[in-house]
Order: sequence, then structure tokens, then C-alpha cells
Amino acid sequence: MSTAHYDPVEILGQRFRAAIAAAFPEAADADPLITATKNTALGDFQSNAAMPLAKRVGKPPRDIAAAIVAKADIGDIAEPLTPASIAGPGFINIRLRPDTLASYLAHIDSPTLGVPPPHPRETIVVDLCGVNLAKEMHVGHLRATIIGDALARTFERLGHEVKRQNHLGDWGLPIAMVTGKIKDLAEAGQLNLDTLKIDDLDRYYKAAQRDCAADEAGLRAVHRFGLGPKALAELEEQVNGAREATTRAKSTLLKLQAHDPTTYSIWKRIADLTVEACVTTCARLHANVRPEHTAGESSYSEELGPVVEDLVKRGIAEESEGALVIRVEGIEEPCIIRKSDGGFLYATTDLAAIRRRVGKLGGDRLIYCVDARQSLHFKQVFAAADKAGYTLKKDGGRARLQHAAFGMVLGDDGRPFKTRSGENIRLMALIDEARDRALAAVTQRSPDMPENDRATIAEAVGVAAIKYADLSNDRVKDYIFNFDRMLAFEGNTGPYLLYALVRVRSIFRKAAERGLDAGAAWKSAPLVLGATQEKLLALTLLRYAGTLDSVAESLEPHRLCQYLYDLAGAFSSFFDACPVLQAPDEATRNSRLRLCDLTARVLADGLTVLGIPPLDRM
RNA sequence: GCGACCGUAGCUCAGCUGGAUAGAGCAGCGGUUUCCUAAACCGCAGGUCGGCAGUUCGAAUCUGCCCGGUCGCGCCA
Repeated sequence: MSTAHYDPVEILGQRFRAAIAAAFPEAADADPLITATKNTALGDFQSNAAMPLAKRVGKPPRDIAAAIVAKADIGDIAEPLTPASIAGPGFINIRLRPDTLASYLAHIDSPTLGVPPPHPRETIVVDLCGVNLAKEMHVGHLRATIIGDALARTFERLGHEVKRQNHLGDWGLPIAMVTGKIKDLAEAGQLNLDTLKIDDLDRYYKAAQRDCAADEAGLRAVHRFGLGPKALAELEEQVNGAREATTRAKSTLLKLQAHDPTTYSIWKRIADLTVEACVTTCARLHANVRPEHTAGESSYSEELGPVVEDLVKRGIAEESEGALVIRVEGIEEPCIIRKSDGGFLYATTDLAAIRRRVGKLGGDRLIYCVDARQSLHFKQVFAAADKAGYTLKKDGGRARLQHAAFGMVLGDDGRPFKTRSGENIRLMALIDEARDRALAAVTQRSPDMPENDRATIAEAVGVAAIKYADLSNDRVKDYIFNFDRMLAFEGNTGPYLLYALVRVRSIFRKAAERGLDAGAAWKSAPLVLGATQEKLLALTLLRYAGTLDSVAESLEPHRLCQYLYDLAGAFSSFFDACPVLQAPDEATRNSRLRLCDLTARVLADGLTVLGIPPLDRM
């Protein structure tokens, strides 16, 4: 797979593969199963290949291990294997030679940090953010934005072509409701379109929803229990009003679809305002979502008819109870693509989107960073798209469609995270609070720092805390949002990682102050990895490229978080045990400066991949 | 009713796709600073990995059945 010539897991894998092939030609394809050893007292790496081979070869696993050891040619990179290298049921323990470790480390001490070019380079379409028209971004959009952006950045870092798609919910009846509402108010002179703000839109959206929400259940109850003429009259009036509003919304929708100039221009104004607010919030979150990434549902509206027509013509879709559906194997519920009244649904839009993303955007892989509750929907749509041939690429292969599902953000009470009054929490307000709390912490710890600097740091720390707390949890699980925990400077948090980076960088400031890095001779100094902390730090640094691969494959950014936390921990232990500027001799000092520099670069690179801007001081 | 996901220390979470004695942080107890940011580091204590069976050299991880929780399930998005 990779062409990494410094990744011990890969190199040992090749060597052990050869050893297995030499010892057991009949099992030459066996996986060498190289992994880092948990207990460093036993070794650096281990091969677990002997055990699974036992049945296949018909010999005791320890004998197999002995045979592999006899054939393994690793003397140039590791300490010699002996019978004592075989432990337990047949583990083979391997310890790298110090000079080998240093040489691998020197290899990744390059601008790439050991990340090889992609193989092959793919076009990856990432669906992220997914805000709705006339709504300000709130907690419900947090994960789709943060995780989607982190995944997109991961692919970009690995050298792939990434196309972000903000699938804006800007079409359909709810949108027609608010558009109609704003049109009415504007025409009645009760609002000014030019000074409209996003929170106004949010309010009108809710009002329009209320206008159209008929209390049909209440009306039925009144009829059923005979609750009197007054209650009946009130409810009938409410329901009739709501029905009328809904009818008007439906007619607005038709006008919108027909691009009626007045209706359309108001809708466009709302859409522009929404995107503008969304992009502003994303910029504050350091999520790379810009206007050109917008690909709203409306952009597919002209394609829905042709798509459905195509599906009918080719017999992919069939009629069922007046609606048009696609049935796919293994899923009971059919995928409905046209309602009995002729209207299209979000499955229709998603099919059109897949067609465009594969056909027009050239996607080899489509990632959907969307709420886990939509699992069934995506299973259906993906299968339907496959059946329709919309996933067929130009090269004849099929695009990989993946739903990167995520769990909910919960409050301390384990319920969905809301304000006390039950409202969605706006992301801007969320960031404000994180920033304020971070500012208090920074001020307490660094009272002498200029106010401007403290404010800048507080903003960065607050955003880092929110994003890291989200990214560091297993994507598919719900997580509990807690300011105190995410802003803590100890443990697996954003602030802790930023602090680790700040401490490394501060060494170089001190070195410059003391005139110790003159000529930066350390940049090419030989790496000496004598202390156990230095060795552990080196081994951790070598895992970076492999970690990015695993994030890209699993779509799990928390693996990168865990890695960076390991790295920060390894550095902190090193930092504590190994003086850098006060090192016993110049060779050690230069080696340690180089180690620090590499650590800083990997930490900063990893944070950047997560979408967290690094800091110099805090 | 059917389906998906989840259940790991008092709390919040990892556990690298089946490996050795299940790991962190917080909370609790104890240590380390004339020295590069102590916002740190080192240690102690804390577990029937929801339960039972199965698969095999080996299971927190895979399979089945239960228990508990969350979320979905034909014309909303």
C-alpha cells in the first residue's frame, strides 16, 4: 500500500512476510500481524503471525514462531531475534536498534512529516454543515460542520482532491412557508428586506411554522369528547387558519418552483442572508465552509423531474399505493421518490445529488457527515443509487458511498442540549461562552499578558475546546456537552494539546533569547535517543502518517485526537525528564532541539488537520 | 411489532478491526519546582468490560439469545 520507508510497522511487515513465505511457502500470503507492543519492557513491536498459522500449517504456534524467527532477516534494523524473543503462545517480540529508530525519525523530519503521496489520488466529496434556510446555526449543526470539516481536512492532508458540499435545506414546503410569510410582511410594510438580519429570519421561520401547524388532534379530541361549542369554535378557527396558511404556502411553493420574480427574489434574499450568516459562523469556528461550497436542495430542483423520469423509464422505480418507490434488496421499507400528489421528497434530491457528485464532480468516494438518525434513509438512498447506476464512475468502478453518522450533543441531564427554555443554542452564543470562560482562565494564569493577546488566546482556546471535545469522542456515540470538562487544561482536551505545543515552541524562543540556536545547527544534528522518554517520543512521532490513514479509512477523527494526546503525553514526559537547553552537552542539546522541533510540527499539523489553529503562547 | 446504534472504574471517555496483566482524565490519597510555561510530571487506590451461552490456542472486540437505554420505521426534511 504505502511507500513509507520509515514506518516500522510496514518495514517489519515486509520482512516478516518474507520470513513466513520462506518458512511456510504454503502460507506465503499470511498477514505478518505487526503491531506496537503495549508493554515497552517486552519490546517495541511484535508479530502475532504464528498463532493463526498453527491450524493452517498443523504445527504448534511456538514451533512456527521459531521457524519464522529463524528465517527473519531483520538484523540491520532490529536487535537480533533469539529463542527468548518468543513469548507466551507465540508472540515474537522485536526491539528496534537505536540507530534505526534515529534514521527513521530523520526520514520523517521533512515537510511531509512522513505522509506519503496518495495511492491512488481520489476525488472525495464531503457533505457537511447542512444548515437550513432562514435558520441561524445552532448546536444541531455543530457536529456536521466540525466532523465534516475535519474529515475533509484529513483527505486534503493526504493529498486527495476534496469537494465540500453544503447541502443547504433551502427548498420545500417549510421554506415556502417562511418565504410567503416574509413576502406578506414586506408587502404590508411591516419589515424592510434590506435591513433583514439572520435572527429576524429565525423568528419568522418559527412564526410561519406556527401559522401552519393545525391542531388537528385537538379538534378530533373536542369532537370525540364533546367539549362544548366554545372550545370547538376556537379550535375550528385555529385549524381553518392553519389549513389556509398551508394552502397559501403550497401556492408559494409553486410560484417558487416556477421562478415567479417577486417570490423568487425574496427567497434569494433569504438564501443569501442564510449563507452569509452560516459562512460567518463557520469562519469563527475555523471550519472551511464558504459560499462556493453551497449546493442547496434548490440547485437540484430542475433535475428532480428528469431523474424520476429516467428511473421510471428504466424500470428502477415502480408505483406503489399511488406513490413512486424504489425497492432494494435487504430493506423492507421502500425508498419513496415521488408522493402520490406528484411532489418530490428528500430521497429524490439525494439521488440527484449522488448522480451529480459522481457524474459531474467525479467523486470516487462520497462522504455524508449527517446525524445518525438518518441511517435508514442513507441505506435506502445508497442502495437505490447503486441500483440506478448513479454510482458508476467513468472508469467503470463504483463510487464508495459512506454515511459518517454521528450521535447527538446532550446536556448534563442526558437530554438533547438546549437552553433552559427549550430553544436550540446558537453556535455564536456557544462560542461566546467558551471564549468568556477561557478568558477568565487565561487572565487568572497570565494576569500580566496584554489584554489584546489574552482576548485572542481566549477565542482560540474556546473554539479549540469545543471542537476537540466533539472530535475526540467516538463519532457514532452521543456525547455530553460540558464546558468545565472541555476547557480543562488537564486530560484529553483541546487546551491541553495547545498547551503542549506552546511549551515546545517556547523552548525555541528561549533558545533564541540565549543565542543558543545560532545557525540552527540542530536542524541536521544527529538524533541521539538515549533516554526512554526520547525513545517513546520517537516511536510516537513515527505513528503519525499511519494514524492519518486510519482516520481516512474509518472516518473517525477521534483516532487522531487520541494520537495527539499520546504525543502530547510523550512530549510532556520527555520535557520533564530531559533538559533541552540545559542538556549535558551540545550534541544532546541539538538532538533534543531537533526532536522538539519535529514534535511541534507534528502537533501543529495534527491540530490543523482537526481544524484547530495552533497557538504560540497562552 | 420490526430494525439500527449504544452499554467498559463513582463521573466523562479510549481500547488501534481477535492478542500478553483492559487504559486515560476528573473526583480521592501521596510525591516532584534554585532548572526550558507546575495550565505540567511521577505514583497509589479504584473493574464480574450489562447478563448468559457459543466460535478458538486466546473474546471488551466476532455469533446467538436475554436485560437496559437511545433513535428510526410509505408519501416531513
